Amino acid sequence: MKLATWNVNSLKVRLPHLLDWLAVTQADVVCLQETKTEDANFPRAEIEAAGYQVAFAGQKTYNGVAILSRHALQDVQVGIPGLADEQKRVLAVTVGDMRIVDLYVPNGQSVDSDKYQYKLAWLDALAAWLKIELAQHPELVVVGDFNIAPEDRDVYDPAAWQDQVLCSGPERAHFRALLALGFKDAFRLFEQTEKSYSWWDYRQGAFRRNMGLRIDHILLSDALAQRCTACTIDTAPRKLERPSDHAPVVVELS
DNA sequence: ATGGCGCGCGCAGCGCGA
Repeated sequence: MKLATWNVNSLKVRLPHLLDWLAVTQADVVCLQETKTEDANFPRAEIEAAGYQVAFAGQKTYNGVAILSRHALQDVQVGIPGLADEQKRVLAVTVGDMRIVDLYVPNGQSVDSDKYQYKLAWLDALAAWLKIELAQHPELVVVGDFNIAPEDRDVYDPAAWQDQVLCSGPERAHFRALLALGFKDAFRLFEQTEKSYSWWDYRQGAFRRNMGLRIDHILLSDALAQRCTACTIDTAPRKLERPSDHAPVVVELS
């Protein structure tokens, strides 16, 4: 069982990359963020032709999430229950016995902005909801673009990013609070090469210079963590022409 | 040096991302 998360930064632009990548990796489940595609324009036929069922919740210009699955996909839910939020950032589905939550966490812009306060409040609501989900679904996986680099080793230049958005103490505390609910950061279950990142700015040749952050994550409930045999970041799509600025993160479960 | 790149929208140049 192979499960992946990828912020594609426009599904319309990245569809050829996605289809090529699906053919190579043969992932069972793929969670997408930043589709930036209204539901009426979602490329359902192309994705179904590749062998995937699909659920999606999109909007114009911003945000948008989708989940692709080679297996039956059930109990689709959009958004965090009880949280009034027009932004399409959350999608949950069930595949077999596994509950899958796909997140596009708010960016926050900067620590002194209203968007940062929105991000922290959003993360509070997320944690309250995931606590309930975990009680109902022991096999729970939470993936996506968290827009948080959990530790300094997830940042190419920790001094420059200290207390900046994506790396600030309150954001990292919220990330740890999510783990404390009963999740493991799948990437850290394994020995990894140093300076492993999932996002690189388009500017300044950041990818070539590996000036990145690890902000895309896969959180596994303890029951799933025991079955996890690998977690990798696939940088191959980031090397293509017109890439997403994010790379896919992949886990394998026995 | 506060932009630099890429995207959507929409047809010029701006907001946004991270």
